[in-house]
Amino acid sequence: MPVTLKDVAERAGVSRSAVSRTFTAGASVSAKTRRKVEKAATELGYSPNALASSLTTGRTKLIGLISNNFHNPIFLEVFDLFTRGLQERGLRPLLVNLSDEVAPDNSVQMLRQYSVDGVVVASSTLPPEFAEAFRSAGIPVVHSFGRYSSSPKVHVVGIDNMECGRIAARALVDRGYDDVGFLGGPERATSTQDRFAGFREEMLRHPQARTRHSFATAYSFQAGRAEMQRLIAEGPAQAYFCGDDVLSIGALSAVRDAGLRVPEDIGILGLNDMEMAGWENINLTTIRQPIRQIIRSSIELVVAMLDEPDRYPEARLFPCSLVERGTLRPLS
Amino acid sequence: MPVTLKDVAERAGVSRSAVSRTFTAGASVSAKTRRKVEKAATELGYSPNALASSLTTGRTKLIGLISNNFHNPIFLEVFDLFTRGLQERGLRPLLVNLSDEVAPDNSVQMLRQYSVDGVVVASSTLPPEFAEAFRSAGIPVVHSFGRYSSSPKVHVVGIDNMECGRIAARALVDRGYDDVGFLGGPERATSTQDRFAGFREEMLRHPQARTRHSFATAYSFQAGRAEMQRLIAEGPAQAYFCGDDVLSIGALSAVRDAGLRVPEDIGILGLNDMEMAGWENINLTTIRQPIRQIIRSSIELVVAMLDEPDRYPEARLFPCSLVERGTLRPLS
DNA sequence: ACGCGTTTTGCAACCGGTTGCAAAAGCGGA
DNA sequence: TCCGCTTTTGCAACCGGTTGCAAAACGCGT
Repeated sequence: MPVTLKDVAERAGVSRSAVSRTFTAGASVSAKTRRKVEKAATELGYSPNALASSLTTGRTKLIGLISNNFHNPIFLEVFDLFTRGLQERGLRPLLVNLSDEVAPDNSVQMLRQYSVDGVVVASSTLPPEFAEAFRSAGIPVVHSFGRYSSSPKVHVVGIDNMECGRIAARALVDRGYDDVGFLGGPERATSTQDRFAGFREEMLRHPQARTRHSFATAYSFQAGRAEMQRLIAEGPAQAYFCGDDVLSIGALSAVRDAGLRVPEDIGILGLNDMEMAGWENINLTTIRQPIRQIIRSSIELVVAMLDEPDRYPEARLFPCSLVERGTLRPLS
Repeated sequence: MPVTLKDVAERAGVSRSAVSRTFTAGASVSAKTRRKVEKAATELGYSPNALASSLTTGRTKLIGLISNNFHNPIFLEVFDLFTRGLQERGLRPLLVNLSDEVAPDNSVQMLRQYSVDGVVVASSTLPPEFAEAFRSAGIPVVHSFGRYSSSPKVHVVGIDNMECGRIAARALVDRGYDDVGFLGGPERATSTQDRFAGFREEMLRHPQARTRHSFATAYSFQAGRAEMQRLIAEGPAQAYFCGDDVLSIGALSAVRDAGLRVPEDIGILGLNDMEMAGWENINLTTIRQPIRQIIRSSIELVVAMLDEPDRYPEARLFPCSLVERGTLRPLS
C-alpha cells in the first residue's frame, strides 16, 4: 500500500541509491536524475519513511518532552512554546505525561526504545536525579525550570530561585511591609526550597520585619486558597510571597472571601507572570519568569547536544523582574 | 554503543530469532531459552528498538495528537487526559502544534513520514476537511470536539453543539430573562455556527424575548472582554450565552469593571466547565462538556481503528448539562 | 578522437529487528 | 528403542532506507 523507495526507483528507471540521494541534502546527484526522480516521486505521492532512515543515520529527530505539570495553566504556554520551537527546527515532540510516576526508569526505557535524539524535562518539581538518569543512559538531556546547582551534572535552564526569593523579599520590604509571609508550594519541590532560602536570607537583613512561612500542598488554586484561609483564621501577615501565580490566585480568592481588601489589608506577590496574571480581573503583582527565553535556550541547548553529546554541562539562568500590578501597595 | 539483538543472541548462545521471539508476546520459545535470553538481556541492559521492529510489523504505536488550541486553559486538561489515556494503552503521543498553519498537507506528510498508527485531531475550530485529509492519506483519524454531521466522513467525537445552543437558550428563558444575547466565539468556527443555530432556533419558540447576537474574535479572555465592553457601551442585554468559559471570564471582567453586578444586572452563561470555572472567585454558571468521556471515547475509537482501518465512520455525541453556579439568576 | 580528472551511478552490505519455513529436538506411547 | 506428532529452533529473506566503494559516464583540453 504505501509507496516505497523501490517503487520510485523503478518508475524513474534508476537505482534505489539514486532515489535515496535525491532526498538527502548534500548528496551527489545529477540534475537530470534528480528531475526524473522528483517527477516519479510526486506522481506516486512518495514521501520517505523517517523511521527507516533513522535506522542507518542514527537520528530520529524525535525529542522527548517530559512534564508532570498538567494542571498549572502556565504549562500550556510552556507546551505551546516548546512544540513551536521544536517544530521550527524540524524536530518532533514526543510528549510524556509523568503525572503519577516518580521513578525515571520507565521513561528512560521507553524513550530509548523510540531512539529519541534528546530529551527535555520541563518541570520545576522533579529532582535533578530524574534528568540525570537520562544522561546516564546516554540520552542528551536538558532540564528546563530545574534547580540551579553550582556543579550541575546535566544542563539546567531556568531561573535562580534563590535570587527570586531575595527579589520578593526586597519588594515587600521596599513597600513598607513589616510583617511578611512566605506561602510556598509543596515543601519537597526544589523550587520551593530555594525560593524560601533566598527569601529568608534577604529578610534576615531586615530584622525590623517579622517573617513567617508555611507551605501549600501543591501549586494549585485550591491549595493556595485553603492555606490562605488557614492563615487568615490564625491572624495573617500584611503581605505574602506566594509559590507561584496560580497559588496566588487561590490565596487572593480566600482573602477577598474573608472580606479583606487587596492590597490594603493583605498584599499578594506571585511568581511566573503567566498570561492570566495580567487579566484585568486578577491583576496580580508578580515576579516574571522569562519562559520564552528559557524555552528558546533549552531548545538551542538540546540541539547543540545532538552534535556534541558530551558537551560539558552548564546552568543557564535568566534574571527575573518584578511586574507591578494591583496586589501590592505601591512604593511609598 | 547501544546493545542490539545480536549482542544478546551471542551472549545467550542462541539465534537472533530466539531473542526476538522472547520479546514478542505469544511467540514460541521454550522456558529454557527464554531464561537464558532474559538473563543475557538484563546483564547487557538490552531493550528492543521499537522503530526497527515497526519496520516489519507495520506498527509504531505512535499516535499523532494535533491541536491548534494552545491558549485555552481547557486544553491543558485535554492534553493531560489524552496523554494519560494513550500511555495507559502503550501508545505514544506525537504532539503537533498547528497554531499557524491551516492546510493539513504538512501535517499529513509529516505524520506519514513517522508512520503514526493513527491521528487524533483535538480541536473545535478546525474544519472537517482537515481530519478528512488524514483519512484520504490512509491514516486512521478521529476528530475530537469536531463538528457533528449527519453524514460524517471521519469519526467525530464530541457534543451536539446545536443542542448545546438550545440548552443555553432554555436556561436563559427559564430564568426569566427576556432580552438575551449570544456572544459567540469566532464566527468561522463550526462550533460557533452550530451553537448559534441551536440557540436561535430555540429562541424562536419564545417570541416574547428579544434575541441578539455578536461574535468575539477568538476564544480568549481579551476577546470576550473587548466584545462585552462594546456591548455594554451600546446598551447590553440582560444575559449572555458566551462562546466558552474563557470568553465568559473575559466578559465577566468587563461587566464588573463597568460597575454592573452579576447576575443582578447582567447574567453570564459559559460553556465547557473547565476547572477554572469552578474556582470560587469565578464561580461561573456554565454548560458542562464531558471532556473525560469524549477523550476516552476518542482513544477507544482510534485504537479500534488500528485493527479495523476502514471502520464505518460514526459520530459519537455526549450530552451536555447545565452547571448551576453564581453568574445566572436562580430559577424563579 | 584520445586521455585524464571529476562527477555520477549502481552494487551490495548494513541498520535492528521479524517471520515463514523446514529441519531439529522433545515427548508420549507401544 | 522406535515411531509419529508437537514444539522449538535457526536460516534466510525481508521491512525501507543509507552509504562506501569501484565502475561508468561525463567534461574538457588538445
